[in-house]
Amino acid sequence: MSRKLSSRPNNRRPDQRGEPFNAQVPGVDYGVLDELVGYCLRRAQIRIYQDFLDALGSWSITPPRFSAMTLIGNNAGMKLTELARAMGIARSGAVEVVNSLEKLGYVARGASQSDKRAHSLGLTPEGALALQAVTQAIREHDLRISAALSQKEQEELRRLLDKLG
Amino acid sequence: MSRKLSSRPNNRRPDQRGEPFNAQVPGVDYGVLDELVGYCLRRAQIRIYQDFLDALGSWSITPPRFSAMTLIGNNAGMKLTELARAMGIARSGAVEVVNSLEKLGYVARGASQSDKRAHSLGLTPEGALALQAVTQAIREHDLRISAALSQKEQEELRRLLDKLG
DNA sequence: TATTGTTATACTCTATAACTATA
DNA sequence: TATAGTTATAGAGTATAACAATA
Repeated sequence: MSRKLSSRPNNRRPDQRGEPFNAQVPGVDYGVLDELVGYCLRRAQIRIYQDFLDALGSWSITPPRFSAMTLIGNNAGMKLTELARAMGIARSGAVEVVNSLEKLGYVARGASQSDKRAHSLGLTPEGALALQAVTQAIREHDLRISAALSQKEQEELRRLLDKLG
Repeated sequence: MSRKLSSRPNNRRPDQRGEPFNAQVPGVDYGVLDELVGYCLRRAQIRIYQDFLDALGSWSITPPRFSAMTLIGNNAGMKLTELARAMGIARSGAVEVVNSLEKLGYVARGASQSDKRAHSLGLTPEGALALQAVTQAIREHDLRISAALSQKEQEELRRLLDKLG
């Protein structure tokens, strides 16, 4: 993910070949991969992820971080374990995400009054503001990637994916 | 990913709560996530990935490794850079994958006669055998996850995903 | 006993940037 | 100059396993 803006530490010519990320290369035999639903998903993801980074890399926002912020914003006071479950990841992973969002100043761990062990997760004011802007950028990103499909096809795709997962 | 078969290094009771990975938890407000095509894809992937690991974790085979083996098997003699492009990853990433597959004894770097810089990638005999078995397991995995859809829906899903990516 | 958050540990994936041997 | 493979570096993501405090 790290997309440093670079610096030239020495006097050599930099080797900055852009490595193009095509999900499907002509002339290559993908064999069984072309038949697998799972790989079609993977292919779609490559393209989507690329566009996501191009749109949001400078925000230090990644897909899991966006998910976490959105969930916390819509379920104020939720516990870390609940966040982990909602995201489909392990608790230790949720700790990581929350740590990074806390470091960015977007999320705060509050105290839960009902359970001394638990935290009450919430967005900071800056976090709420950032989430607004980021959500806007994500919406545009999502429109961009789904532009290849008609409205009807988009709905059908969503329906099929929901049925799948 | 590492799913070690565990061992009990000390005399404490192990804390082996299974962390259930549900992509969508009732009672949680997913907000804008429910509207995004990208997140629907992510959700489907959570479930698919889980099943993939359950089916193939013991083989030390991961999705990228399977893709690489399949591509090398179907395009014998391909160069590392071609593999990277076909997979949609950076060359350095392809080096990693090939290293791990070489360590497993499944892939070998041969010499290219046309270009002294390049390698000619190929499956070892064991690699070819392993790929057969793994492919069978993957086919079953793919059938399992797509079982929720009718044949017609599967084709439609593939068509929509191809159009997307 | 079970759960909450946390830490330790490990591994995979991915990227950028540069280097080296060749082309 | 450009390409093929490689290495160095970095950071994210994810998992398992244990632990201390609390329920």
